[in-house]
This record gives sequence, C-alpha cells and structure tokens, in this order.
Amino acid sequence: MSRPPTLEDVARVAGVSRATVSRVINGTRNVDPSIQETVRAAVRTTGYAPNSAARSLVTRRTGAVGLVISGAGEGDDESAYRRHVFSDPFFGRVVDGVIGALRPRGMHPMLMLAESAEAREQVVAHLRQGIADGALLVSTHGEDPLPRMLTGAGVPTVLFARPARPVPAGYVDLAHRDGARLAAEHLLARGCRRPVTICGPLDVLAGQERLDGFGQAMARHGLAYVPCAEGNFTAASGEQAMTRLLREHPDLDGVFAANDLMARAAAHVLQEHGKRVPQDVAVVGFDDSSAATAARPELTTVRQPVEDMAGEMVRLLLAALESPEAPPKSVIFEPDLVIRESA
Amino acid sequence: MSRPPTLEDVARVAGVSRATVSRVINGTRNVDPSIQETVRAAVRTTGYAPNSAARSLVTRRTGAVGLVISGAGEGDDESAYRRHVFSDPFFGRVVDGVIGALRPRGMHPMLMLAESAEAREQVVAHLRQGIADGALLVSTHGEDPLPRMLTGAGVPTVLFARPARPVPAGYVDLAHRDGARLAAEHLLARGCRRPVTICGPLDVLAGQERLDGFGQAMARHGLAYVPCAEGNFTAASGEQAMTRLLREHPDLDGVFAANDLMARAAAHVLQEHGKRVPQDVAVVGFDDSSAATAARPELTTVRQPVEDMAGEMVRLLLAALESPEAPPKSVIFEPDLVIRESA
DNA sequence: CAAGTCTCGGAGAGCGGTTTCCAGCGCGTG
DNA sequence: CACGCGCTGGAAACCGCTCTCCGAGACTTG
Repeated sequence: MSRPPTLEDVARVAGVSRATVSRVINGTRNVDPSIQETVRAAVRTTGYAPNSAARSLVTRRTGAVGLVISGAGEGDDESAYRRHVFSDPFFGRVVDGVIGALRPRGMHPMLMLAESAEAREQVVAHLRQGIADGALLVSTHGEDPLPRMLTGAGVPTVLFARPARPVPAGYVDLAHRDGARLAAEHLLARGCRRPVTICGPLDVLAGQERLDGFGQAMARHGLAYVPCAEGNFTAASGEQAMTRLLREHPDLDGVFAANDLMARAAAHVLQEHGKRVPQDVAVVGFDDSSAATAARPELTTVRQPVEDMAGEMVRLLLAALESPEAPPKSVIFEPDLVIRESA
Repeated sequence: MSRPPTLEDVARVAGVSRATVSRVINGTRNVDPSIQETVRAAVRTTGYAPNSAARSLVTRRTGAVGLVISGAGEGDDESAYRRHVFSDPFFGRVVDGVIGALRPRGMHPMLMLAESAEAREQVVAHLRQGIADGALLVSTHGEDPLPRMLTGAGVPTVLFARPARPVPAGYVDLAHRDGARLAAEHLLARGCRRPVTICGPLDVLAGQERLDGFGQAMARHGLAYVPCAEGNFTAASGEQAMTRLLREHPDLDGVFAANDLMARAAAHVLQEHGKRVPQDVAVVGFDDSSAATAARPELTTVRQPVEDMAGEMVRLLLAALESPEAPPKSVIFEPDLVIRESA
C-alpha cells in the first residue's frame, strides 16, 4: 500500500500545475471550465483527497472545535465521573446542538474531559497546540479555573453559562430567574400553597438563580419562606432531598426541582409515600430533557433550549474566529413553561 | 496579537538549531543536559507550543480518532435522531471507555454522526482526508454500509459489534447468547414458568442473538415457546411491547428485556397494572447501564462491560495503526449476571 | 600515538498544501 | 493600431515541524 495521491500527482495526471488543481478544488478563482473538467477527472482517477494536516498548516484552521466538559472530579474516580457526566441527558443535548451547528460547516467536535487539575492542564496544552480552532466549554462547577486558563492561553473560547467571575470569553446562558418564576407562578395558579424546592448546587450560578427566582416569585405572592433541600442535579440526590423534605414537611403540596432528573426522582419518592402526582403534590422540573417525557407522569417543566444554546455557542465561536479583536459576545435565552401531567 | 512562537524562535533564543530544540522537546535523542536546560528555558520564556498541524504533516498522525455513531436516520428528523442517540446511556459508556483509553496516549475522540446517506459520505470524506488517524464505529443498524465504505476508503477501522456481513475490520463484541442464557437460567431458578421476552430489533445481530440465546436456554429446560415482542431499545418501545405482552399473556411471571431501558419501562408498565416486581413478575434487563440502578426496583441485569469493550476498541485501532498489514483482530467479551432487586 | 568508533549538534530536504507574484493572452478603447 | 487592463495559469515561496545525513570532537583501543 503506497502513499495516497497528492496534489502533485493529480497535477501531473491532469497536465497542469499544483496551483491550478488547488484552485479547482477550492473554487478559489476562475479556472477555465475545460481545465476544470480535466482536473476533476484526474481527481477521480487518482482517488485524490486533500491532506487536511497540510491544509491546516497553511490555513491555520483545523475544522475541529474542542467540546470541553469540565467538572468537579474532586479526587474522585475519573471513570465514575465520566459515567455520571454522560448519563445526564443534558450533555447529550449539548452534543446534539453542537453537531447540528458544526456539520453544515464541515466541522467536528473533539470531546475533551477536564475533571482534574491534571486533565485541565492537558486540555489547555493540546488546545494551545492548535489541535482545534477553539473551545466550547461546559462547566459543571462554579469556581472552574478552566475558562481563565483557556483565554489566558489565547484559545478562542465560548462558555455555556456565565462564569462565576468575569472572563474575557463569550457565553450563552438562560434567564434562570425567569424560568423559576414561571414554575412558581404555575404552581401558585394551580392552588399550591405549601411549595418546597429541590435546588441545584449553590456554587453554580444556575443553581443559585433558579432558587432565588423561585423564592422571590413566591415571596411576591406572600409566601416568604420556601423550604429547600440542595441536590446536585443527579437522580440520587433528588431522591434524598425529596425524602428529607417530605419528612420535615409532610403536608407539602408542590415541588420545584432545579432539573428534570431530580424532579423525576422526587415524583417517585412521593408516589412511594402514597402521594399522587399531581393530585396531592404538583411537581415541576427544569430543562425539558428526555427525563421529563420518560417520567410517569410526564413532567411539567421549564424548558431550557439547550440544543439552540449549544448551536449559538458554535456561532459565537466561529464569529470570534473571524474577528479575533472583537469583544466577546453573549446571548441569553428565554425559558418556556411546558405543561404536561405532573403539575 | 502576533503569531505564536515557532521552533525557529525558540532555537534563536536558545542559540541552537531547530533540530536540537525538536529533539529536546520530543526526547528523541541524547542531547547535552546543559543544552537541554537552555532549550527548556527558551521554551518557557517564549511560551512555545508545538504546532500540531505541522507535526501531523510529517508524522502522519493527528492524535485524534473518529468516534462514529452510525444509525438508521431513515429520513427522519436528524436532530430527533441525535437526541435519541445521546439519551441512551449506552453511548455515554462508550464515550467513557474511549476517552479513558485515549487519554493516557494524549489522544482525543472526534465525534461524528452518520445518520443519513449524505452524512455517511461526509464522514468517509473527512476521514479520508486524514482528519483523524482512524475510526471507531458504533452501528445501531444491521445493514450499515459504513463499515465497508470506511475500509474501502483505506481508513483504519474498528467496529463495536460484529457486522452483519464480514468486513475487513477488527471488532469487539459480547457473547450475547451466553448473556441471554444467564438471564434465562436465573429466571428459571427463581421458579419462573411463564416467561416472555422483549427483544431488540432483529436486524441487529445483538438483538437476534439475545433472543436466540434466551429461547434456546428456555427450550433446554422444557419451555419450547417464549412469547416475544420486538422493541428498538428505547423506553417507549419497551412500554408498548410490555403492554402488548401483558394483554396477550396476563399470567406471565417473568420478563427478559434486551436492554435496561426497555426493562425499566416494562417494570413501570407492570407496576401500573398492579403487578409487583419481583414478587409477581421478575424482570431481567441487559447492559447494566445507569438505567438499571436508576430504576425502582433496581434491575437485575446482564452486564455488558461497555467501557472495557470501548477501551479495547481503542487498543485494537492503535495496534492496527502500528502494523497496517496485520490481519484485523477481534475480541469477544463475556457477560455477567448482576443480581439486584427486580429478579 | 594513530586509527577507528561513538556521541551529538547543525544543515537542509522534505511533508502536502495555499497563495503571492508574474507573465502571457485576449479584449476594449482612444 | 498601440496601449492598458482583466483574466488565467505557472513558478516558487512559505506554513512549522521531523529526521536523515554529515561532520566535528571525544573517547576507546591496539
């Protein structure tokens, strides 16, 4: 098996110069139609495919973007963390949105996990080497140092969610407070008077804002205090939180969970304790992920358009690549309430 | 913002030649320790990072592998398909295993979806251009043309699961029949006498073998006929299948589902119909995915070591890259029975 | 002590593309 | 008809790195 054909080979077969072949392939400049045809024929007979490394070397584009999932490994087993990450339907939606936006541009996402200090260094090092054109960063942790590390290394970066402390990078985010307010008002409208909430981790802005928004909306309607138990967006934590809340507030009649995974787990716990959902207790989730429709009853939830948001990340990143000097942009999405069976 | 420093810059600062710097960085050959230190210092002061495109051009290695998910888009909405794919915990485990094996080698997976004929062409085209060093292919469809297309294009390829028709590519697989047998024998040992099965799509070898294995094991114990309903590995299909089986065989006392997602859905349906799991009906799943432990009751299931299998795919691919002429290898894994609550 | 061997740094030839620059040609215009 | 311009193809520089080949010096050895 000899080496694959190069531009040179095609040029020789077509009887033209390398430059001309290049121009035909890239449609860079006008080329005589008959020559074009000759070249194309030569490409076909040789089975030529441009070498992307060589191309990248001169164009300074790889056609790849790093999709970096950064989270709190906290010294844990790495594989356990990875398993947890990828079992959350949220990331699947991010991947979906990213691929959808990248594909028409002939680009691909390169998956990178940064769950430990060492992994973070690796990710930055690789990205600095130009293995990808930029980074899309999804942090599951509040005080993630990665955004700074990346921008500091000169890697074009776009974040999912506004970082805890300002970073010179674009981002997309959701109006979490508005979403939580929608949930609160829906529960109130259903006649719910003793709501509780299972909030997300409070070191994550999204977790905090969903809690705040819910509390404030309730407060505006005279419910000054809403019992709250903290979860970490996993089903197991939702189960625990619900169990505790139910023990401490046996007469609760509404639950707002900061994501669907926890909401679904909460509904299970309620049912196991003989509460009917939604007749006895109304449950509202957050995200509108696949967990919402997989749950029984199907979850009423606050929709976060993750796919669209991920697509927008791609657009922001590509824009940043176009004009490196432009200041980073951000886009905030508005949530919707999706009413199903659970509330 | 000027261009990043090159090897040349480092060499100038260190007062040595480009070759020497390269050698120090790659540890390729003995270099005088004092010179090494000088070079390293120069690397630090310049903030040098090797350009991976340039490196790839000469080494003919990119450090990336394509992780191709190929499935039956059948003209469906592409995004819907992507969503479905990524909501299945199975793929998360594949990604987990792949990343785990790739990381120590400083490599990364490039995610590529091939759900339509057009997408398949694109994937092959990109891979032919050397965007990645090879492909790890996970097909969800029996008659997938992609394996042939890839090997035909000279792309080093390793498959997850043996292809329906032979292809000159390595693969990893599971002894599905043995797994199904374990499930059957466990159900029998529990005293189950009227088992049914929710099988996977029969155009997928895995689906067929799990069904065969279950049926044969039951037959060996005198149960010649096992009612079966076909699902497609999704929760929704599992629900439908269970509903039908329950209607046609109200006295069933055991269910074997070809994956956990369907098993979990089946358990739900059973419970909604007033059957206790496992007291009235025992349920056994397949995979031991996160769905198994998330279910209530937790699922007894046949463990498929997906992470290990994915890791082995990486190893097979790298071996194939080392010695391109060697015949493709395959590795078959053995399943285990994991006993939890549902059976 | 001479000759051979070993070690290690430098020069330079690629790797396979893109793109600038230049030259030739056909055309329109004054 | 002479001139200039636009269009198109080719030559060659260049992207940044690796690696072979070569030569100089150090070291061994008879």
